[in-house]
Amino acid sequence: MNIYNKLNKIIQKIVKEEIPSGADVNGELLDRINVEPSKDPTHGDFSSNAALVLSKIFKSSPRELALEIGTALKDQPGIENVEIAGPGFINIWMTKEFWRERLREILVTGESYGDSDLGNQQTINIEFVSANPTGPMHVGHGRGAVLGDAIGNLLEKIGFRVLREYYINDAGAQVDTLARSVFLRYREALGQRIDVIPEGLYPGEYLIETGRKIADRDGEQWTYKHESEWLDHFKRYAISEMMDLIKSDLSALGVTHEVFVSEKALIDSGAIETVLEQLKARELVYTGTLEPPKGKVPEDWEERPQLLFAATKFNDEIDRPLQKSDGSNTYFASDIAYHKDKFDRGFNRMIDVWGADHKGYVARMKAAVEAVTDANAVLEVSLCNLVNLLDDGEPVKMSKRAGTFVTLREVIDLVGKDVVRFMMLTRNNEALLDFDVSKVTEQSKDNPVFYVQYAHARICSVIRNVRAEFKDLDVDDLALAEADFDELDNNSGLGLVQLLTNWPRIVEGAALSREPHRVAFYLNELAAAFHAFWNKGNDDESLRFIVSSSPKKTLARVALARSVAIIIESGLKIIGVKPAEEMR
RNA sequence: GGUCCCGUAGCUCAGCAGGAUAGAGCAUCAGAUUCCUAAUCUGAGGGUCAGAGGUUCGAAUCCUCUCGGGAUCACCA
Repeated sequence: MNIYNKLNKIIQKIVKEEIPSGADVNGELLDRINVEPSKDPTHGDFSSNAALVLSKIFKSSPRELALEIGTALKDQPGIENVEIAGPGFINIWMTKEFWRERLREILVTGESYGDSDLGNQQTINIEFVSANPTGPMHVGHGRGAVLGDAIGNLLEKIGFRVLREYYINDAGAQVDTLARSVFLRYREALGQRIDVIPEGLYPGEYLIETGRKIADRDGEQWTYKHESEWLDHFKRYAISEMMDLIKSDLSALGVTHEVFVSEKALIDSGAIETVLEQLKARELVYTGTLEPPKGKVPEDWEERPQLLFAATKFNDEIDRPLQKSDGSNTYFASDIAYHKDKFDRGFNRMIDVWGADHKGYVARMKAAVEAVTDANAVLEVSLCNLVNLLDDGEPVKMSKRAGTFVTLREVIDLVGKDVVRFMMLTRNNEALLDFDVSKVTEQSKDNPVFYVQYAHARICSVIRNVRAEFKDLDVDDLALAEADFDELDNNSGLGLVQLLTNWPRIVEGAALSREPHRVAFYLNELAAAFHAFWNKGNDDESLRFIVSSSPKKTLARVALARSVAIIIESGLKIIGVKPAEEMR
């Protein structure tokens, strides 16, 4: 349990047991009590709103109640002083020994500092990327990949068992298009003239190789046959090639999915029919006619009876179609079967990461999951907005038609996987992201990746130098934890520890809200605080980490530096970036 | 037109499930550096949190309306 929760519990215990009131202090009220780090140092290390929340029910003034709580708090171990301020805030100062103990805790706990058991080892399925197997990943897919992976990392850190999953859309019309596009490249490889790629087919050059492979292997045999004879063959081969391509893109980004689920396999198994039958039996699927959309009606709108899912029974706006005009199943129908499949595989918590343009799809999918699992599973959807790729402020032209769109792979090759991963998480995932490939390769503080890495590298450098200067000093984490922290006070960086103890709180908040960008922002803040402290050593030599005359002081300060490094490593691990040991 | 999202410093954005005097980076201006890495640091100016009501001890945050911007809107994936 982190220190905020601990203090909160102590306060709750005080109001329940030590302050006579006769009031009924219920859970909802207690939930509103918080303990947070004070923004202003004159407000102590922590502050709590307990008295403000409870004064009404205690029938006393907030300040009076705060005073009572504060008096009881003063007797608690680790608390140096308590003051009442403003309308009734309880401001708490902790003892130096308390902070030194936190430092020890970080060094001993290492990277698992900030872990918690909120998830209780429950399993959770996170499905992300799921890019169509029709070509290489583009930058937008990359954002979804990083987001999903980082959310997974966060959830693991708070005690969930996470399964990363990829849904292969290998059944729709787009894979027919893929097969036809490859067929063209196949003929091209055989020396036939193909001229321009017809409208509607994929023009990308990445298909040339796939076509040639088939030509090399099978020769001309397919050219004499009707499409109905070669289509399946080309589809299978092309999809497998494209998935290899995508998997290699993902691996270049450091993303690994444990499970790949094929839509086609799901359909072939009859899963859609099964799930529709089940829903029909519960009268959640029926044949009906939808009203035309409100407002502007599409020109090709035609009113007709079709198979519908009763999404309105689960808070959606309208009932949703399950069949196309040609009678085949909609994507929604197979998605229902797919999510039912997830449930049948034992997941009652699912997160899907989708592009923001699918926002209109969220309500119906949640409705479907509720229906199909009888409300025994919960689906959450994290939406991921577009990436604007820039080069020195100028938009990079992307044209899917010309086949010249910029691939994720190209960007990774240009700026490196770590930069891509970090930059993707510097914005709230629902906001548009500008990604300037020239700015992020700059080695300056304009570049947040560099800034954080530089802090870590500096710390590594200090430790290297200490090893060189004090040859028989043990500077492993556990040894550092035994250092004499009496040497550390507020003047010599103990304040950094306070920022470090925010870490578990950041992890928890980021994980519960599925917002990994909070980790990136925190790391920036931590790096800034570290750089600032480091630079004090420039003005005042006595504040440097290495004190040649005193191994004892050096050890204590290196312990502090190392604890910063531990948190940076821990944060970068969530983002999926390797900490730099030195800058080059 | 329906639904949803957004509007915070000149620019790009944070703002932690309602807390105290709204923050950071860039840009601007003024400074520092015999240094464990000068790829850094310190300071200053800059705000009607789009606007108007409401909820309450307390609102950038929650509710309603208005204005402005965006996404999306049977059947595609």
